Amino acid sequence: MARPREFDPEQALDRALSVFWAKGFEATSLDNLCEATGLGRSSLYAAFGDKRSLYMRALDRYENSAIERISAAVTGARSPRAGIAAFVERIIEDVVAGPGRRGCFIGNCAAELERSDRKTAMRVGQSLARVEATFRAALEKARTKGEIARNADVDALARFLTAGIQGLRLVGKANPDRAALQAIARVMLSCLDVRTAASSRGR
Amino acid sequence: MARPREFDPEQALDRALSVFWAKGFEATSLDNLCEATGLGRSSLYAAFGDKRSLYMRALDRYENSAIERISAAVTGARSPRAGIAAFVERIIEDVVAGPGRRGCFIGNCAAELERSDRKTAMRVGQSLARVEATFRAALEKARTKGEIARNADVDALARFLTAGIQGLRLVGKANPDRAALQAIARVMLSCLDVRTAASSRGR
DNA sequence: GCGTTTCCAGACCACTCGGTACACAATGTG
DNA sequence: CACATTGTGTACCGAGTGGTCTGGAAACGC
Repeated sequence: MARPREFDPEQALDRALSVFWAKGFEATSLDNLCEATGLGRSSLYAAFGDKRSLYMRALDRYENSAIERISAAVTGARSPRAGIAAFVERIIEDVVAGPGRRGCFIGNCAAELERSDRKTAMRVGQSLARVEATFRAALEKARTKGEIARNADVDALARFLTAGIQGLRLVGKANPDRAALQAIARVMLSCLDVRTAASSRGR
Repeated sequence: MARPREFDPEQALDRALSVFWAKGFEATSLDNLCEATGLGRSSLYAAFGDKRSLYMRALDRYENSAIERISAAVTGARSPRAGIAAFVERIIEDVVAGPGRRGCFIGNCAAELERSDRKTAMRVGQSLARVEATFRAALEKARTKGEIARNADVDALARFLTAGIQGLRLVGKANPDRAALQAIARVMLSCLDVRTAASSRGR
C-alpha cells in the first residue's frame, strides 16, 4: 500500500446523492459533483467510475436508507398498521417542511428514465420491488394481528401503497400543501380498512 | 404580409412535445427538436421562443389533450363511475402497449422540477389542479347518481385519483406489467366505493 | 535515505450545448 | 420589374459538457 485516501467514500457518496436528488441526472454536471463532494475529478472517477456509475451507487445508497426508514417507522410504532400511517405522515412532513421539492429519488429516477434504457428501468424496478416487499411484510404482520381484513390482498395493497406514495410525493413536489396531501393520504390509508368485497377476488 | 410559413406550428408543437415527453427537458437538445420537427433553429425560435418556452407550450398542449381524454372517457362511458374506471384501464393499456415508458408528461415535468424553480412548479401545479377538477366534476356527477357514497369527500377523492394515477404511471414506467398495474388500479378504485367511515370526518 | 505505489489537482481534450447573426429565398405590393 | 417584408438554412459563438492525462505530492516497505 501507498498513499491512503484523503476522503470518506461514504460521505462523498452521500453528497453526490443529494445533488443528484435535487437536480436529477441530466442537470447535474461533474463540476456540481466535484463542488459538492469537495473532490477532484480524478478522485471521483477512481472511486466511483463515470457519472452514470456514481448515479447508480447513489441509488443503491438511497434505496437502502429508504427501506430502513420504512422498517423503522413500522417497527417503531405501536402496530404495523399505525407504522404505515406514521410513515406516510412523515413523508408529508418531509415534503412540506423538508429540504424541499426533491421528491423520492427512486421516483425521480423512474421519471427521468428514457424509453430505450431497459437496464436502468430494471434497476429502478428492483428498488420499487424492495419498497413493495417491505410494505408487504408490514401488511402481513398487520393482517395476522387483525388490523386489516383477514382476506385482504396483501400483495395488491403493497403495490398500491408503493405507487400511491410515489404519487403523493410527485404531486407534493408541484404543490407542497399539507392539507391537500393529508387528504390524499387519508383516502389512501382508508383502503387498508376495507372489509367488504374488492379485496382479492378479481374484477 | 410577406413570405408565409412553410410548416404547421401545431404539428411542430406536437412533434416537439413527443420528444420532450420521451426524453425530458434536460436530455432533449435543440438538435433533437430540429430533427423531430424538421425545422431549422431560426424557425423554431421565431415561432416558439427559446427551449424553455417551447417546453411550456408543449405542456399547454399536453394538458389540454389530457383533460380532453379524461372528459371523453367519463362522458363516453355508461356512467361517471364507469368512466373513471375506463380511463384508468386505458392508461394501463397505454403504459403496457403504448409507445412505451413515457409516463405522464405532467408528472415528468413535476419530477424534473428543480427545488428552486417555483414558477414552473406553480405551472405544473395548475395542470394537476385541472386534472383534479376534471375528476372532481366526474365524481360529483357520480355522487348525485348515487354511484358513490352520498357523504363521500369528493374533493379528497379527486386529489387522490390525481396522485394515484401519477403513481400508477410512474411505477408503470419502471415495470410495465399489466397484472401488477391492474392490482393497483383495483385497490385505487375501491376507494370510491367505501360507504363506511373514513369518508370525510377527519383522520 | 530509497524506490514504489497510490492519490490528487488541474490542465486539457474533443465535443455538444443553447442561442444568435446573417445571407439568401420566397412571397406581397406597387 | 423593384422593393419591402418575412421565413429559412447554416455558419458561427462562447460557454460548458463528460472524460482523460500528466506531473507531482504523499504515504508505505525497506
